[in-house]
Amino acid sequence: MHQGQKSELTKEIILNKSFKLFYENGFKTTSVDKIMEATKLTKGAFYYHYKSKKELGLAVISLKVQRRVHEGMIAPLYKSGNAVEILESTFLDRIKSFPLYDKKHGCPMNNFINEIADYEAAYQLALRKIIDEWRAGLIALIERGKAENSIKESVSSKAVAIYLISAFEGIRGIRKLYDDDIILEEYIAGLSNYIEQIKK
Amino acid sequence: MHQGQKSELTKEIILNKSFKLFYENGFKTTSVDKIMEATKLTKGAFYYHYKSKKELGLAVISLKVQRRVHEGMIAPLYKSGNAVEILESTFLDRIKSFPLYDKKHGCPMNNFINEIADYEAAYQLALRKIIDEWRAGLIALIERGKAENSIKESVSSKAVAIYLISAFEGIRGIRKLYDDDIILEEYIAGLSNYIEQIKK
DNA sequence: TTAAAAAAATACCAAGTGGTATGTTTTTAA
DNA sequence: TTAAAAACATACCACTTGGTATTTTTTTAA
Repeated sequence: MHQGQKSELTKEIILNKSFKLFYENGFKTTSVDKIMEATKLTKGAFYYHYKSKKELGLAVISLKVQRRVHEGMIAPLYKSGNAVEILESTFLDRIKSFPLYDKKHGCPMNNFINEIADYEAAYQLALRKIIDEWRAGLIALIERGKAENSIKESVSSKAVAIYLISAFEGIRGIRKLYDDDIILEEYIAGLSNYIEQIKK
Repeated sequence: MHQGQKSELTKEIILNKSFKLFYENGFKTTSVDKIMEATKLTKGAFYYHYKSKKELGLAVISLKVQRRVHEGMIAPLYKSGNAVEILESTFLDRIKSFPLYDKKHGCPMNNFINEIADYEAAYQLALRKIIDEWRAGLIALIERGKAENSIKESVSSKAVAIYLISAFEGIRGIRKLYDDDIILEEYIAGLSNYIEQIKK
């Protein structure tokens, strides 16, 4: 295998295993040893590719977590079509399609936020970028909805955007506490009513 | 000092310092050593009063976290008066009155939820009890609002209750990412509009 | 083919972890 | 006053942590 290719591949393997272990067990409690055990490589390989665990954490956030949120929650907002319908499908379809694994472990971004956002400024910044991008996408969509007459002009796009995000992230955490989907379905009902009410 | 009194006092000192350190630095990364350093006592004293760090964690959740949420968010729901006004004052007044310290470190309950809820069933249960109590209080208040004709009968109490809680917990995490209150004020606007819309 | 550079393995370190065993001091009840 | 029990201190343990120094293997370019 080519050198550059091999290097990139190894970095990606470490990145993927890290994301999985951070998601399942948290960032701080996942050691470099455990990660490298999962990759079937050794510590020497890790510190050849990453200069510290902190650098790895930042890479996981900006490359894995950001991508995941973007693909699942942000990119769909820019599709063509009725704004309200896009809002509904993005939020409702996604939350309904989560496998048990994702329900159990919550939102990777939210886990990071609540575990290490107040811990170091670098993590704070990397996570903030994701929220800012999401927020911007939602505001743009709501504005679009107003322009195309599917959303009330009286609503504040900024307020709705952050209220949608907050509730979504909140429920991803709360769902962890339960062994069934009852609480999730109540949230879905709440979300449906909320979207319904901003319609024109 | 009396024996029983002294014992209880020591347990409480450990409990208070633990809560503070868990809140500021997380549960897993706060060691028993650090806690006892803060209390000016030693490890021997800790393991005389608590059989493990896990037992301490559960005590902090049920005695400190639960009490805090109860006093700040649940007890006010049962006061007499207009249901909508109580909803507004409870949520809005509380979030507006948070000191910087609380904004920086988020919600103690939410931190616990996202750090260790999927880690052990005992923690999950202890935290679930808090959410269940909060949820029940909100549902009762909303039902009361319907009865006294201040809240629309068409809204689902369960759905509104969990949507309010989710958004509140969500924003407590997200606020950690920012150095100012802009995002918080947008949330407040969103919350105000949300409450406005369930009024009769 | 070969020397250099890249990639990965091995061995190690000081500091920190939850927890235990045992000792010392303080309080209690007689 | 005294012996026992409660409260706390001290010293230690095996294990894990992030990180480094050094060696071995693999790939590259000449």
